[in-house]
Amino acid sequence: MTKVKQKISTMKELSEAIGISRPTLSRYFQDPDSVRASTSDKIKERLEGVDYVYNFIATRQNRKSSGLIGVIVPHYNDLFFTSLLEAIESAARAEGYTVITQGSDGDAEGEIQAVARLRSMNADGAIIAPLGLESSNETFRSARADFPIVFVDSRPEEDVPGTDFVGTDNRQSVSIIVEYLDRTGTPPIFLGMPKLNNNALEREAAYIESAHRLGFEPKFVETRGAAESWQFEAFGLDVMDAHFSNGRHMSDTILCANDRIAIGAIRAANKHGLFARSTDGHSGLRIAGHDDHPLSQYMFPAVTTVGQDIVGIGNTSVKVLVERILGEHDVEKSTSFEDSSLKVRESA
Amino acid sequence: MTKVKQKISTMKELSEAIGISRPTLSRYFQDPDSVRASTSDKIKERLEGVDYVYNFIATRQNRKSSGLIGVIVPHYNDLFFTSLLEAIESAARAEGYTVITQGSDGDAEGEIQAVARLRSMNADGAIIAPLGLESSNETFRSARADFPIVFVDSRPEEDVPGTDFVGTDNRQSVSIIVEYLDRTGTPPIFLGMPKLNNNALEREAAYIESAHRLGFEPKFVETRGAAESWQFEAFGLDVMDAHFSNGRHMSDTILCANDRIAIGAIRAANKHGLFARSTDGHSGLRIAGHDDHPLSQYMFPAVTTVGQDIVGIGNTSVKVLVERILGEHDVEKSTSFEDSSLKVRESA
DNA sequence: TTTGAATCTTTACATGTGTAAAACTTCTTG
DNA sequence: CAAGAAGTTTTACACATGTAAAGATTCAAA
Repeated sequence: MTKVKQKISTMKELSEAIGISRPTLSRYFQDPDSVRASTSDKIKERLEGVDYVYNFIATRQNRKSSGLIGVIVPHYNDLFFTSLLEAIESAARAEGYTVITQGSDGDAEGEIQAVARLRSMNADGAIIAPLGLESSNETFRSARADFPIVFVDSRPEEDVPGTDFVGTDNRQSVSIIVEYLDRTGTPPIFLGMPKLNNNALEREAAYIESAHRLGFEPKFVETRGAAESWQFEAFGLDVMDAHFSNGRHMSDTILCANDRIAIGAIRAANKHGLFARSTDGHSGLRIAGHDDHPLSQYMFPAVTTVGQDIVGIGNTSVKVLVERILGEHDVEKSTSFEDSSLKVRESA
Repeated sequence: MTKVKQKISTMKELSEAIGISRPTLSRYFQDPDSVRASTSDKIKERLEGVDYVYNFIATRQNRKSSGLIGVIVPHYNDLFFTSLLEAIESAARAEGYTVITQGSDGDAEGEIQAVARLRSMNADGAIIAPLGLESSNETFRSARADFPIVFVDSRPEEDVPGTDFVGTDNRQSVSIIVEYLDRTGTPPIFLGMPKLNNNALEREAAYIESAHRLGFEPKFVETRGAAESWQFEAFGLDVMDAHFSNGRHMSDTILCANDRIAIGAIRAANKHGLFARSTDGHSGLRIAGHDDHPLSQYMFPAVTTVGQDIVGIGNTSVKVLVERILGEHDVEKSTSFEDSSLKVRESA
């Protein structure tokens, strides 16, 4: 039988109900070890008999630190971001922080509002996967005065003073896969992603640089006419379907700016029977991606890609942010690159 | 040039800085139309010149309503849940509520903590995709005294008094696809999902019921030995890979309890060349899913499935919850089933 | 048992905003 | 222009908790 516990809504009531003074209770809830062990035990035991949850809002209003870390991602509908989010949540929890997640809805206005919400909630700091549009920069700069900011995954095109960055070095990761593709077959042509954040620019630049270093001419898949939205799979499918329908790129090596685009491109290739044919007579088509999306390994063919260390990025971003919050961090801006690694599978 | 605005942190300071009394400002921030139009314009204009964000925490402490809706999902790493989440956020925003999302980490302890966090934040209500484990029921019951609760997607096995449900009627959706499969080929055998929430039980029961109605013997794919985790794709792949390796189910029709499992199963089939073969000589293998996962259409073969109306579920859940919050809802418990529809693609 | 240290209780004030009441100002209407 | 209505300012208290200070109690060691 679950017996009905007495419902208690304020600490003052609690204090009267279990016979412990309110200041002592306050200290107990902040840190059970800050009171005598016998008192701590007594409180813990008596707490069993009542139904009380402390008021988070009143709590945070008075503490100098709210214990809140805000996370802003463009969209939830992207397993890359959700993986990152879970990694951040878990790291933050381990450090004793509560995570508040906000979606920026992929546009500048949403990003500005998300930051405002974090500010209004007295967040201790923010981890932001930014869009990198110029319009948000003033918002970041102004918010930076209220709390430290760590950018993850991509960073604003224009520098925001006092902010840190944790993510992948696109020059390194892209060069890894370009080198692999060049070494094992025809050099890749590049299928860029919609210009929705700075990674789009960085990866394209990294591809060009790698091509020059390896001595082949950088080439690009024509994407004019395709919708520039966050629906990357649809983008990859539309672009490549149009090309394959016109007989183009049938036997190329295509490097996609991310796995979600590669998933769409592979679907297009399958639709045109290009991979199926390769088992018989090797059509020669190869498609590679970037990020190691959680479902990439389930595609057919499984996506060859470069994997980012998402857990590492999550952990490091929390670590850097917490150091900033506690003021232990050097004033200097820090940029942490986590290693990425080649995942050779079937598609290239 | 972005000129530096004066940073203001309390409403009292603001009041002095722009020459409007604090109570009037307070009313303005709650509803700009609650003050005279000329005053509203004046405030709006002067606000441009300063950098002020109201303190959400202090705000919500005093309003009878916090304006917060809590959403609890088992995991973020599932595009079904994230789609639902985006639908809920968008509907909630339209109603003027702010959404706080909490992950329950797929276990009872996480679920209990998530509910406690919502309670401590004075949430006005909660939308929960529950695990359905018995251990959480007392928590739900107790929280129900603080705010209304709407369950989405699945519901606790045991009824929680006073709570509503919005989701798909598994009996309807499963019967749609079972009928389709039975009509167009050999009757399906069922590959169940790990028993992590109540949908697992409901869908299995719905399959059995449909089989009896259609007059065939329900059969099940043996899943013993596979890990019962939230990594459904891995589960589907492991289970079916083992079966195919032993020459079983090579030409069956397999209905998976959800699309993520189907994605894994299809990968296993592709690994064994079962679909490729079908272009030549029709191996006869068919695999279908449930939910219409956002990436299902990109698989090869694309997953035949039943689609849930996720946006409808999101909208309705918010609508029902808001009605409860405002007390406009009948005391009677409501159960809303959103329609689901067959998506015939390539895999079956 | 004494004594000093550690802890607890009591009391009182702080946080930033909501909100009510009374006095004052501005607007509208005739 | 007067009178009433509507809105604003001033003042003061409320919310639930943090936190400091002073006094009371408990504990540990001598």
